[in-house]
Parts: sequence; structure tokens; C-alpha cells
Amino acid sequence: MEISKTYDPSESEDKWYKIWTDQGLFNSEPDDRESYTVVIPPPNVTGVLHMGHMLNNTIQDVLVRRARMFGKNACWVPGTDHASIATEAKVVQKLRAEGIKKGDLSREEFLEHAWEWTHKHGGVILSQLKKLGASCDWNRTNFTMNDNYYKSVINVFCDLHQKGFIYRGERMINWDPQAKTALSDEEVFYKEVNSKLYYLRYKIEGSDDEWVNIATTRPETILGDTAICINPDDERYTSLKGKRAIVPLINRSIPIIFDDYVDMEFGTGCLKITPAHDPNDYELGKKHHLEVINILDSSGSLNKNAKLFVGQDRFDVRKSIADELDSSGYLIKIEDHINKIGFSERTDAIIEPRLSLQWFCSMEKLSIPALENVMNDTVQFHPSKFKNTYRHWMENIRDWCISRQLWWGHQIPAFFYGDGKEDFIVAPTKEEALKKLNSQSDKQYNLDDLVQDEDVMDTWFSSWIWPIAVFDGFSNDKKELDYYYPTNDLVTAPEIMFFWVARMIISGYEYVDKPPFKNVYFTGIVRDQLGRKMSKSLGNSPDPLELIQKYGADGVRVGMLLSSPAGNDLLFDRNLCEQGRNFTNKLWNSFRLVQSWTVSDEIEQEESSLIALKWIESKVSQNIININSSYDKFRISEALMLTYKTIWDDYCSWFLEMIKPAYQQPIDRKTYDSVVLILEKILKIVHPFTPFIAEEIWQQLKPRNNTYIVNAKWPEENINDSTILDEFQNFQAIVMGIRNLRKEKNISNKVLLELNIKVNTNWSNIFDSLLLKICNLSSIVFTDESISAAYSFVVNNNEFFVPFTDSIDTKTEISKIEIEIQKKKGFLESVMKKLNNSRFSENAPKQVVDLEIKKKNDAEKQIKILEERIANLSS
RNA sequence: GGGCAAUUAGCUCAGUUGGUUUAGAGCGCUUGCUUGACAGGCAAGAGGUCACAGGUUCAAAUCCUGUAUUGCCCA
Repeated sequence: MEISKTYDPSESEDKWYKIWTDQGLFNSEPDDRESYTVVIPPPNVTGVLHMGHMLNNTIQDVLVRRARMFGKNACWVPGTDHASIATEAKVVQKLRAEGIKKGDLSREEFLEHAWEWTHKHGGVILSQLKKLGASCDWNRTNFTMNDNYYKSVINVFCDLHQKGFIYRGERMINWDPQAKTALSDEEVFYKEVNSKLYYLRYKIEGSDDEWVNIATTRPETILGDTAICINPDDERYTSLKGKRAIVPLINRSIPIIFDDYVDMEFGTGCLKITPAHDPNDYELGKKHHLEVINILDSSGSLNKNAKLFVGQDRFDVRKSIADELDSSGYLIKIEDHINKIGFSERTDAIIEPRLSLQWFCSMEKLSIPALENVMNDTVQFHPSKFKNTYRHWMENIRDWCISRQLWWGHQIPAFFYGDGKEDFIVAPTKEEALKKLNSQSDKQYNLDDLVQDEDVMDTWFSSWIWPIAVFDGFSNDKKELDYYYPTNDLVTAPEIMFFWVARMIISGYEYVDKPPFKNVYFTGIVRDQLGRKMSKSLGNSPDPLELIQKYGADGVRVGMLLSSPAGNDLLFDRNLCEQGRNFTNKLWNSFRLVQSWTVSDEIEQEESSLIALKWIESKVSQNIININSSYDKFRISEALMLTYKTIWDDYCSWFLEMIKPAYQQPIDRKTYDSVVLILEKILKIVHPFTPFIAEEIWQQLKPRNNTYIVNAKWPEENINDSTILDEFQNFQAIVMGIRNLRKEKNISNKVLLELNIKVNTNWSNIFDSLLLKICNLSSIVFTDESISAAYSFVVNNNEFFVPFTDSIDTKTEISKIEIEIQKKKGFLESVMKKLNNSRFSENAPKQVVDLEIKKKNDAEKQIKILEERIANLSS
């Protein structure tokens, strides 16, 4: 049967994926075997696959497939995250396009739309992962809004409230005026922005013409000023002690206070204090018992407390108030100023610090075991440099604002029975809340008296229990949890180290008293060639499915991993996928070659084939040792490169060339059978990286009776002959010497050459038969004399001569050798410098000195050989 | 502003407690190769004063100090 010259992945990929899943090869149930567990970082339920997912999930699949081949019970749990704010934003947008405003809908109606949207778009991303070859147990697909999962989240909330970790409080939080919701600190990102610094003067109360000058970037907030603050060490302003100032335009009298918080260098050294609209001012306000005047409403417009500009947007007011301050003589000057401003991660709106009643989770105590067990490597970070970042964050951890003013998500299980701030009961259901309430109250309430808190929880408050909840860890049946938890490896991006990783560790210790995973592998961010983050708005992200179509899933997998050391960003280049595709093609053609041979039982195995087999056995074993060690250190791209070279260099370029029968000649049975065994080994080690082609060749190679490479055993290494590996290096050098010579002298590969060898050190003849074959030699002749009429080179102090076939160019030959001698002499000089230094020979360890002596002897010997050669040529 | 990293070939990166033949890989580049697995291939070659300046040491890409640049995290 004719096999295609190039490998076509499109057919075999879908075929094998279907068979694998139909056969249930990726499914896992607890049994006697050791478990190997990975939980997927759940992508947004309505998201689509991007390059970050590709990298992340390729790495997970490589780890999972390899573990499966080690005979472990591999379980990779897939699923999605409801992504409360992102999904809600999409639904609102979609409704708006249909002319429906969120405000016109009831909560129930809105949620119906949201579920409809989720069902329509949800899970697309998971089917895309199948294209990539992800070997997930799809029966276990989970979702953070599934009934069971929902209940787990609610129970955790109630439990933490019961334990006193969750509380309700008025705090200054990050407010997104566009989404009209609170955000956690982690959902705010800061950007440097060109803005203005306004210098204003406030009149001192009771004076005729005494002023205090302040500088502010937010003149609109003066309407909420309740003090002016000065550093007590600032001698410029000591006269202001005890005085009051008048807020311009509204003429409110405010105190002048003193606190060393104020930076004397910044602006004028006088700071206006607006406790309602700046977190630092808020803290100062609390300390000095200042009045708090909130002048903004939830959309960022001024409210009636502002007295002026009521109903206008904060940024419009900034312009108008500057004009008005100017015309009434309060504005001194405006300077350009660069400052950092917080933006909403989701809506990109400028964050407004806002005082509001929110739910918080107290983190300090909860985080203690989570910090400790990362620092002591119970949970290992790869690369370990991220431990520093982690520690820094954990040591300065702040309470987590977990409420969001949204509808799509887990509704906070707090039920209000009165108007007071504390008139609520926390319980999993309304019924339970009622029971609880009535048991502790004289008055008897009924269900209609209870109103559930409108807010939902932060999305991360559901995903932080992902590794527990996907194994039903909050139910009474702990069979799954006991077997699969702690999971083994988590593969994720460093950007969500605090959002997610740290919090999973915290919840793991709180609820299972064990870490959620043993290793965390941080991938880098996938960037484009210019180093920019890939994003929809830049349009610089390739479509993963198109890449898979073009290069094959195997090719893309290899392309993604070729240059992605842990924790470093990856500058994505589709040429890497091309390299991956070429690699699969190389593998394919090496299979075609083996497949094309006719096998003969009549002919004997050649000596050269026997040696070649002996060598490749040891070589592959040696490589497997190195590959295993790279995997153990989570150096995945290093493991890939070693695998790549095993196949391309060792197996294809050297081994197959060594055993290849002459054109249209058969191969002996013994050699052929051994080649098949080697090829099987090679398919196994490449399978985690390129599962599809590995399975395709595995199945075509011989009948497998419904067994698959997916479950094949990872090969064991056995180096039965290590000297052959050293000898091979000399052999390689000789082959290269002859190839070089052919190229330089323009001697075709078809011309038979005679190789003369003058043995100066020991010579093992095991590779002689292979030299004859690979270098196309007529014979190998051993000689005691140098041959003058010949090209020559030196390997391991043995001299090799190929007699001149035609015209003689001794001049070039001599100058070539002279260059060689110069090089060697330079080297010898650097060695001698060391050896002649008495402090070196006295202080350095003996083996280091011995090595230098050996280098010296070798170099001297080589120089001598070369000099003799010149003498010979010129005579 | 505070913290943490990084800087090695044209590009992307290795280089494991300082010493293994005057620094390695992949890609790219240059040159040569048309019958026999693969041009998505084969072979050979060029390319680096290891960011800079000091220091420690018999010995520094590797350790220390400073400078510059870049990235990340936090405020």
C-alpha cells in the first residue's frame, strides 16, 4: 500500500479522539492504583479558546498522558466557571442590543436570559479543547453554577460566617461606576495617566487675606472636603495650628489638622481631605474623627450632598469647577502631572473609591497555613521564584470583599428581617433562616418577612473551592475526595496567583486540612512577536482552531512548547508550529521508510546492523534518563527538545542511516524486529507531546487488538553498554571528518574512498563496519607511517588519511593545518598560564589540576602530530 | 514610591552547590546537494570580549557591590 509522502493530521486526529473517548480511555474511577489528578483552571463558560488556553492545556495534557503511561490512575477534571461579572456584562450587552434594559427585568427574568445565554454559548471552549487532544475525563465536566456546586459555595459562606470570618461592614471599596458594582483589589489595575495638578487656595476663616494653598488632581472633590492636613514638622505652616479654612464656592468651614502622613515634598505640602472619596483620606478621617461627606452616586455623578453641579458626571464637573474656581480667583495654576489611576479589569471604567456596605472575608488567620506550606515546599511552585511574590502578598493580605452588586452568581445567603444593618440571618435557605431566626427571637416571623440580600458573591469565591467541590468534597461521601485529593499538579498563569491559586490553598487547608495540589506550574503569558499581550482588541491573536487545521494539533502542541520555559513569557510565532508540523512529518517519513522494507528470513544480520542496534538501545536509554529528569523538574520544553533530538538526530539521522538496506534490498528479520521495538519505544516517549501521530503509527505498525498507545507503559531505560556511547562519539567525529573532506575537495558521496588510519592511542574496531557503510569506503587500512600524499584529520589523537585521488594542493593543506596549530597553541597557552601559577597548583583540588595537566598533554600531543604532518607534506 | 526578577549568538532560551578541553541548543542565516523515507529533506559552515564598572578567589557567565535597561507584583 502506498503511504502518503506527507503526514495529513486532519483525518487521523478526529478519528483517534473519537476512539479514545468511545473506549473511555480518559475516564477515571477510584481503584487500587496510585491516583494522578489534575483539575483544569476552569475557563469562562462563554469564553472561546485563546492562545493562553492552548499553552496551558497542552502542558496539562502532556503531564496527564505521561502519568497515565506510568500506570497511574490519571484523572483530569474539566469544567467551566460562571464568571459572574464577565458573563453578566455580555448578557446585558446582548439584551441592550435587543432593546431591553437590565433595570426593566426582574431578577428571575434576567437570570432566565443569563441561563439561556450560558446554554447557548457554554461549553464551546470544551469542545475546542478536544481538538487539541486534551485527555480529560469528560464525564466529570463541572460548572461552578451546577446545583451541587452552588450548594457547596453557599455552605462555605455560611460556615465561614458561623466561624466569624465573614462579616458585613462599611468599607472603602473599589467601585466600578459603569457596572455599578464593588470590585476586589485584584480586579483593579493601575495605569499611568497624563493628568493635571490643580493648585487652589482656601481662605483662612476669620482672616481678611490669609490663604492656604493646596494641590489636588481631583478638584471636583473639594465639595466633599472636611479638613486640610499638614505635616506637623512642616515649619512653613506652624502658624496655621488651630485655625480653620473655608472651602471655596460652598463656603464650608473645615478644620486644619496635622498628621505626619502628609508628604511635605508633594505639591504645597498641604493636603485637602475628602474622606468619602479617597482611601487614605478615609483612614485619616477615621483617625481624626472627621465628617464624611459622600458627594457621588453609584454612577459617578454628583449627588445633592455636593450642593453644586448635582446630577453631572464627575469628569464633566472637573472641567466646570476648574473654570469656576478660576473665575472666582481660587485657582492659582494648573500643572501637568502623571499619576496612576485604577481601572476596572472588566469594564475599563475609572474606579471610584466608595464607601459602602459590603461582605468581607477576614483573611489574616485563614492564610497562615497557606503561607507556611508554600514556604516549606509542601506545595511546590515552579519556577520557585514565585514564592517571593506569594510571600509578599500573603504577609500583607487584606480582607477580601466578596460581595458584588450583580445577579449572575451565587446569591448571598443572608436574609433580612428588619431595616437595621445587623437585622439579618445567614443560612443556606430561607426556610432554615426562618427557623434560626424564630428560635432566637421572641417575635415569630414568617417567610414573607425575610428578604434575601440582593448581591452575589465574587466569582473567585466559588472557584477557590474548585479542587474540593469537583470531587463532591462537601458532601458526606468522601470517597472521591479521599482518593483524588490532594491533586498533583496545577498548571496556571502567574496573573491569577492571588485571585485563585493562593485562595485554593487557603480553602484547602481550611476544609480538608491538606493542600489542594502538590505542584503549581506557572506558565508565561503568550505574547506576539512584538512582545504585546495577545488580545481581542489588538487583533494579534491567531485563531487556535485555524492553527490546528493548518499544522495539526500535534504540530501546534509542539510549537507551543518549543519555547515556553516555566514562568517566562512566550513570544508566539507561528513558525514554531511549522517546526512542530515538520517534526511530525519527519516522524511520519521515518515510519514510511521502515514500512517500505521487505523483510527477509533468508539473509543474515550484518555486523554493522548489530552494532547500530546496540548503540541505539543505549542511546535511547540514556536519553530517557535525561527526559525523565527534565520532566521531574517540570522543564517541559527541555523534555520536548530532548525527545525531538532523540527522534530527529539519533533515530533518523544516525540510526536509520546505519541500518538502512541498499536500494530495493530486503532487510534481515532480526534487524527489522529490533527496529520495530525501538520505534515503539520512541513512539511512547513522544506520545505525550504528539498523541495523534503516535497513535496512528502505533496502530499501523502492527495489530493491537483494541489496545492503545494511550495506555502503553512508559519505557524503562537500560544501558547495557556504556562504552559504546563513548566510542560512538569518536565514530561520529570521523564520519564528520570525512564528510567535511568530501565537501571541501568536492568529492561526490558516490566515490569510494580508502581510509588509512595511524593509531596513536587505542583503537576499538567495533564501528569499522559502520564506517565502511556510512562513509562509503572501499577499505580501512591500518598503517604505522604517515601518508604524505593524502588529506588528513585527527580524532582522539589518531590520524586519518585519505589518499589524494587527483591533483595535489599541499599548500592549502598546509595552511589549513597551520591554522589548526595556532588554535591549539593558544589553548595550550591558556592552560599553561594556570599550571605555571603556583597558587593554582597549590590551592586547587587535585582533580582540577590533573585535568589541566591532561589538557596540556593532549594539546602538546596534538600539536606534535600536526607539526609532523606539515613536515611530511612539505618534504 | 516599595518589593521581586531578569540582561548569554540575528531571534527564543539552557548553562543545576564557582573548575570537564579558551561558552551550548533550537530556529534563522551562508554554502553545497535532483534518482532510493522526508526540499515540510540532507550535509557542512559562520556567528558570543556572557549589559557595564568595580570587587572576592588559585579560578567567575556563575558569588558580592554599584550603574544602566527591561519585565512582573504591590501601593
